[in-house]
Amino acid sequence: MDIQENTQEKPLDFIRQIIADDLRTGKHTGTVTRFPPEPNGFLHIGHAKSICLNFGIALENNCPCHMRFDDTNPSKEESAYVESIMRDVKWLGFDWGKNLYYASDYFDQLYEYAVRLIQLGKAYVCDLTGEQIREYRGTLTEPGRESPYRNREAAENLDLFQRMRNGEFEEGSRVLRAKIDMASPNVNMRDPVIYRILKVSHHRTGDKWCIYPMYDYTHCLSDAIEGITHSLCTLEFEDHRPLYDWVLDILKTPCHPRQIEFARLNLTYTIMSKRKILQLVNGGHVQGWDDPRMLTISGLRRRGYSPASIRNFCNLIGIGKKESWIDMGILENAVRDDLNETAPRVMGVLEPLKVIIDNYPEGQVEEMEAQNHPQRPEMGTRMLPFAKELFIERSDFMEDPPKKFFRLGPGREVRLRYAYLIRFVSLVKNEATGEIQEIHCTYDPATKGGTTPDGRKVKGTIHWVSAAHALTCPVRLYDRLFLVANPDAEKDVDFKTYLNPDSMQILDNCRVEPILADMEPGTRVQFERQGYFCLDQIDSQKSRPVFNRIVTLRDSWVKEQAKE
RNA sequence: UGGGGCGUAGCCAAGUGGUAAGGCACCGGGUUUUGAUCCCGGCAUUCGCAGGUUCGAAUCCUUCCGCCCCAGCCA
Repeated sequence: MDIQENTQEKPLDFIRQIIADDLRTGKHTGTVTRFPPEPNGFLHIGHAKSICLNFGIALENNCPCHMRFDDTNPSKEESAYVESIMRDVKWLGFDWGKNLYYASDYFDQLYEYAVRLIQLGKAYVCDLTGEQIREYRGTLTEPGRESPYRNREAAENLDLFQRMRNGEFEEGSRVLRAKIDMASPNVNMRDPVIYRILKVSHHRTGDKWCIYPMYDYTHCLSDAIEGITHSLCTLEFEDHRPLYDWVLDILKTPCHPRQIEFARLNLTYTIMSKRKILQLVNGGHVQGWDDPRMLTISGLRRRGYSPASIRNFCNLIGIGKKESWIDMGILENAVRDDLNETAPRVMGVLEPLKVIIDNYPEGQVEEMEAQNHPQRPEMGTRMLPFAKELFIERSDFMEDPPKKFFRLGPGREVRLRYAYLIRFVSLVKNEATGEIQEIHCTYDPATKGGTTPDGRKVKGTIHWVSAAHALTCPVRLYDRLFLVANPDAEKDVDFKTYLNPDSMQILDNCRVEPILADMEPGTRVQFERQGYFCLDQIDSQKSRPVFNRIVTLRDSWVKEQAKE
């Protein structure tokens, strides 16, 4: 599959326009972008937007995109996350080649740069407590006050900073601050902390350091060290850009990347923050980070979303600065579009209702040829066993159907897909419950394969499986995790209030074609007339498949019913 | 009430002074052995509001309104 699909004729987004200009004017001869996750959690669909942007630009320009872990806070970060992030990015279809970096690789250089800052009189060691620093910072409307330690001599700062590094001071007792402007209307410029003492071992550097650089200081320098041309981040960093530029200007780095901010992804009927996702996992509301209802990359993968569908989705929604809410339907459509092209068709009965063909010979089995994809004959055909006892979908029969119901009912005839036309004869009910137990039909032997040699029309075609040959298996029907478009909308209502109690429905008496016994976990198929399903990669066993519903097919019948 | 951003259809989104692309949703119709797919048609006299400049404004200017972000030794 061409990973640059659909990127051609579209108008350029504002970032790609800037890049095109930079290339045209000769400011740059190529691009170097980067995806800089912090290894403190799992990637989700929002990260996919950034991944597709950064790696997409790289692909379009035949240039590198760096994978860089922003690992400057060892108290929150773990190598397990590093592994899962790399796996997810690869699964999405992107390749950073040799360009794997860690901000922690730059700790020595970052330290030297900090020393340089001190020598230039642009940084100082501050002994204020955290609380005092906050007080001195002022408020959004009032300027801050200068720290009493602000005017220490370079020599003293150098000595103190060295001793911070040596571990002579307690955590929290001192920090290194950039000396900028305590009266700046931008609070990020009011002498931001750039180094803090953290007596914690780091997942990569172990106990080599007990001081760690802060994001604002680290990120711009990491970008500069790597020769990044365009440093793309989300809107909330807009206010940090002056600091990004300040550090690089003061230090006169040979490379000064341009930071450009774009709006993060918001999707309806879900939540995107790491913190809230964590609450769902820890609170047992879902079954883990890879729960198929979650929009983590691992959840989407387990659900059965294809990488191409996620890339297409990211491509579709565009890049801009407007904070927008993308309808979940767009994501669902993106998988439908992809799977419609690629998924083989099979038949599966979710809620079986037994059908007995009265005039079909006892013990006879016929093989019916079925297409694996009606629009793509090159995908071949398969044989379906047909016999006297079948299962059809319970919802495909109605005792007293409305006129527009095109399926089976008293007096009606339907086509069994790829098999025969059958006509209703009678039904048997459970005396006690009133539930329909089985229905009896006759078939027309002249309609083998579902054809009508006499040219008669039947409105409905339904799916079926042979009772004796079908495989019984569980199917998990997933639905949206939340009942409302924006579970976060009200400040004083817990988002978990809006959890959809029916987001997962397990059916364990489903009947599917025997061919599915041999398919690999992870395989995606379309159950005709129902939706796209994926063999669960963890719970499926040989001859005992477990299916996850990825997404339903569009269904104009439910729409029709809703009109009443 | 400080600073930084953003307002084009129900939801996204092009548009960069020359008369509102496209997608989703929705509404019609056609094809169909999946009520799927596919195909055709409809869907903003108007771009947050009000003024101004101009032959001409979503695009330029001014005022106002609304929404988002920022006061971690998180990223």
